[in-house]
Amino acid sequence: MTTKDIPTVYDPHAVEEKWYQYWLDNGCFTPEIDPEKQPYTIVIPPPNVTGALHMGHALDNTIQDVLIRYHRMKGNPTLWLPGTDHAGIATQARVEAELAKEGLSRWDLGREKFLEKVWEWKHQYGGRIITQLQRLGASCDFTRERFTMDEGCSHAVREVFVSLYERGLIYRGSYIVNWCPQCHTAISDIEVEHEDTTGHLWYVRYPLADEENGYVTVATTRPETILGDTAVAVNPHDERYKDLVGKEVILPLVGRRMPIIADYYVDPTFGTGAVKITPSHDPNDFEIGQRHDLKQVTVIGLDGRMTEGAGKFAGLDRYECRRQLVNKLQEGGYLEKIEDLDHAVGHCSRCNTVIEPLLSKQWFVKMKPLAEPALQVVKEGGIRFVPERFTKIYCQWLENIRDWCISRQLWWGHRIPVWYCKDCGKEIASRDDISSCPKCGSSHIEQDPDVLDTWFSSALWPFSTLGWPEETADLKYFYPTSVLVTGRDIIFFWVARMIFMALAFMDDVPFKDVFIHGLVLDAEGRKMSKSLGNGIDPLEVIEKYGADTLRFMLITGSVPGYDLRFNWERVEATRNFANKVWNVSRLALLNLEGFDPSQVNPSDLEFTLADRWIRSRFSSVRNRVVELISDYDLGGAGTALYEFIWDEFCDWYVELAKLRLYGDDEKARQTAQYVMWEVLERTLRLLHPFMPFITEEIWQHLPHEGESIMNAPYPKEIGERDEKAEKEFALIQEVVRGIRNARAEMDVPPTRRARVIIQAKPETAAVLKQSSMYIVSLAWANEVVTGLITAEKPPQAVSFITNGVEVYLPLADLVDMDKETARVKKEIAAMEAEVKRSERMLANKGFLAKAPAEVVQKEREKEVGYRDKLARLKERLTRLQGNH
RNA sequence: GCGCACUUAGCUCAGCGGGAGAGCACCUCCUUGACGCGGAGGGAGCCAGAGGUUCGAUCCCUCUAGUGCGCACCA
Repeated sequence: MTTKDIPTVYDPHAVEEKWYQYWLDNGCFTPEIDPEKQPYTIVIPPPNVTGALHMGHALDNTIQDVLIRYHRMKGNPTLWLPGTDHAGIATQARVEAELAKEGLSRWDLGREKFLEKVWEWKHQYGGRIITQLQRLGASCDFTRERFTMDEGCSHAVREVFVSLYERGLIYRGSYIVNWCPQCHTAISDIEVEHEDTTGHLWYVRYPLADEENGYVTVATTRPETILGDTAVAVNPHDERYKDLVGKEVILPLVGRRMPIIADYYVDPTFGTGAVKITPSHDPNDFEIGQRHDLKQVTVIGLDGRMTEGAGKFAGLDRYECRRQLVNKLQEGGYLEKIEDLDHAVGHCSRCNTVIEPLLSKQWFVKMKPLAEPALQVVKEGGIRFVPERFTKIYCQWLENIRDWCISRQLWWGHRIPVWYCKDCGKEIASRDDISSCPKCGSSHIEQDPDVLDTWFSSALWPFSTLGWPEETADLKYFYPTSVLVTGRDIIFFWVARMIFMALAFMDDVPFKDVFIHGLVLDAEGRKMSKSLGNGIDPLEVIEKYGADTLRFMLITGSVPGYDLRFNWERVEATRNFANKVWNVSRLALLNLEGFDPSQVNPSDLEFTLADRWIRSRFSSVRNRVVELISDYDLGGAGTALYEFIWDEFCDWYVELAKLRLYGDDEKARQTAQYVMWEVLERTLRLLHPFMPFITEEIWQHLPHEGESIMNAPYPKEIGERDEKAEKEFALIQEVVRGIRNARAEMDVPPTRRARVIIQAKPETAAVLKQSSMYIVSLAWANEVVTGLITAEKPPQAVSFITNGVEVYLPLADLVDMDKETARVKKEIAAMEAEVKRSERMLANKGFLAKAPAEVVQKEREKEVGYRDKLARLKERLTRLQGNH
């Protein structure tokens, strides 16, 4: 493609595919280990293998890619390690759904066959999300891609499990767990979502045993659990029931005698102050049962149906049982009343089924000893949360943590490495598979059928992916990682667990910073979800607008830690920006033919005010961007670039450079070419981490050094900041804006060139005189006459006055003198208000005494300026009125 | 119930101790040799309410109201 053929509208499609393939083919994403340099490492939060890329992924991975590309250009050996998560429940459910279409269940296939199916499925679809990440431009090192169930990660899981077992931190026991009857497995506490629901509170009379007519009324939200009751409890201080403690009641419909016990757990102010106790189906009742040595009667089974323990209700669904039971209670005269009650009901976070707490034998991780150091390291600053407020959320969770239920009644996952000897009863946790009992030698052994919680393997991700437990070169060099980038919804699930596992096994933090971002919401501010159907597919946005646009829109729309709303207007605005970058580059390319920067010695060039200004502005924007990125304010950095490119480079610098680019002065032309190239090429490098594709495409067409912009060095400043140039140029901008404004208010069309008479103080006049061609060009003048402020004022003219400068546009025929008078009057009023405000401040003794000297000084200067401007305006008014 | 956020222009959101900002939308003008996915100009806000700290508060503190989100075993 020659520069002449560059289309006027940027088309991302071909460009993105081409450069991504180029980067892959050239191994651009794979770092070289250099012991002399400081590595920069991120391990990806592994997406679910079965998943498809959603907006949350798009944001999370764009942030990571910006950080990664930035540090890579900065010269750090940079590793972004990608991979996927086996997502036990989700993946298994997916494959089971496939089987169900053929009328089969996993039990029909058997464990081994079923697992083969899942692997098959994984091989077929597991790569999809990785491909989708590539569409986004993610510069992950795919040669190091990992999967939580690959050999290395599985090895790490085994090592950690057995090691924790040996340290006494993993145990097996019968406790109340959160059981999902739909997923048919136990889940951990954080996988339960509590939803506020209006339910009922049933008041049921339990007749006293051995007494005529006496009864105790209990209140329950789950009548079906009555069948499993083994006691009634009251508070020991509750006077109402004092005499009943120690007596017995008869369980309605069942006839079981059970004790009335006293326990401080009972809140006398709730319900009737008497609580039915079901040790097999409620965690608190379970504990009370332990304290009082109560019987456990299981009445609800793993399928959510009533068990044999439920007697004549056996086999009924739990809710059907509830209905029938309540009827029976009513018939028997046991039901006292029913009240509405708002309470929180636990639902499975995966399938939204109501969780059934039930007694079950499961594996647990003892949390207290692991949580302690994890709290410590964060409190001591070993790990920093950004934004800082998430530290508190993290700490509160760990401080109140309960043991972690890690066994899952699934087939897809890391199988628990524990064997039971059927002969001697020995329980063996082993790093390697075993075929005989080490105690009695029996080969009659059986491995635990359950698998581990997926998060167990995810918790090891930062080091298992780098080769642990082997002491690999990668692990040595890239660990600990630099930052973890993730959404705020996953702090407990993942962040906390990685931290305590790393401390327990690496004796070091897994990452130094945790950067938390918000969620991507829909335009109405709702969470995007499948059930609402309000999700927007990132790939659709990429198709329509390009990956750079999606990335930049997400980045500039996000503030660390806060949610952002997705709306198409912002996508379009960002697309327009991409197009702006494209077109200003197009202009540059059209004017750089035959230009070779290597043939130019900058010290031979004569830089104009505009040149010095834009170079200085570049430097300060460059420094600002670096500062913002190091604070993780990527949105701020993106916005700074947006404004610099559009407002300063395009709207001011390039417009002025055209004067020389299209002029006859060869030297001046070369200088303009040089500066335009210099600033554009460097700005593209600043922009590259945010918009990798378009910047690469343009950069390749511009004169440049190196193979790819992604490996080009991060730009340095262009010399020192030139405050004089910035100040002088600001004056030009003010004058130009003033002229444009005055013309617009007088409805003078741009085609109507006007004479501009500028009167100023000697120094200022000199600057303006030298830059008069800027005013000619930007303010549609045909002639600029610059004189001293003492000179005679033109009569019939539009005017404006700014600090020490008076500008007149003598447009006799176009000027409506009444309008002009009104304008001046309005300005006078405004200026009088300013003077008053300034005076008031400066008359305030407290202000003079306590405000910083420079603030006071600034205010004094302002006052002088205002007074001067006011005087001139009044003079102008007098003359206008005199002329009438 | 406890905790954490948020409330700024019509909309989406920045700013956060010294005179209110952006994008979109709106109004006026412009076929200027990169771009109409553009250019120039403009209107628009008691910065939720009430107190307090301060010379000075949109910004810090307290309370109130509304919204959102976490956490929580009240049967």
